[in-house]
Amino acid sequence: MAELDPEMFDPMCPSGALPFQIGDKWTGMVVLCLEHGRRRFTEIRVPLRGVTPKVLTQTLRAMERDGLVVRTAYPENPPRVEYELTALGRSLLTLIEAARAWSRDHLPALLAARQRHERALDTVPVSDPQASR
Amino acid sequence: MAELDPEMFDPMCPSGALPFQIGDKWTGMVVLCLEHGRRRFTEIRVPLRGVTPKVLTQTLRAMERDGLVVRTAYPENPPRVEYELTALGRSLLTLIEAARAWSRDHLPALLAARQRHERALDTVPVSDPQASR
DNA sequence: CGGCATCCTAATGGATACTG
DNA sequence: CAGTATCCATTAGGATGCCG
Repeated sequence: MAELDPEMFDPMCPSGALPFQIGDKWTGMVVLCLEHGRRRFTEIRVPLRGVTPKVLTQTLRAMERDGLVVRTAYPENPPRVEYELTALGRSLLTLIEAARAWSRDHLPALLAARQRHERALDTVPVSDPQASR
Repeated sequence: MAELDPEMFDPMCPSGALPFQIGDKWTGMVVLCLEHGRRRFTEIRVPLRGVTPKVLTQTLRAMERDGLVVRTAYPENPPRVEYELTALGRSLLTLIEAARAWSRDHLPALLAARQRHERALDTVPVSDPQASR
């Protein structure tokens, strides 16, 4: 199984503009990280640049509680923990694919609408003295 | 066009447990409210029991900005405003349908996993002196 | 390595009251 | 009717530091 690509999730990708979300902020990305097999805690952290261990732990614990992943801790030193998608967790992949399909087809239109809206505001700056804030 | 059913969104429905969300808390419900035609502000408020005008306005403004709805204000007194889905907004319906299909097929398993987890915690109360907090 | 404890900030959402 | 204005509670998420 290949290593996870650190560039797997482009921070410049306007996914923050998506009008939908899988679980909390990181759940969808975790599912994709585990798509091709079990991964260690630190391994998952790589593509999720900047996520703190606390937040990743929260995410994984919630996913474990909901039966989306299974957590396996090996009694070694240093410790080793692996996470793996359950069948239920894998079922989210179809939903993620649906979201990706929507994005391919419609996200450009949404972003264009948003820009039109911003430009419309710029054309009446005199009405809003705080516009340059 | 029939009136919106005030019971359209059952508050007892465990949709809060869904591992995905359309837009912010209310966006998905607004889309469904507008599915069969244009609606007035107050009309939309009915099935969204408890939503304050401020929050609904925020939601609708964001949807308008993203090109999901169009807002039409009639210069009457008392004022009348109608909201209608755009083609882009209607495209979200397919996504909502995908989410519903997932829920039908997998949400019971998620809820069961969650309950198992809670019961597992109850079986080791002695290990947590704060358990009854 | 894989966490947990503590503290902190920003943003979301809500309550209430008022207005053109 | 369809909002706006103000204030407030909650929460998600993050920064930092320590530990087995």
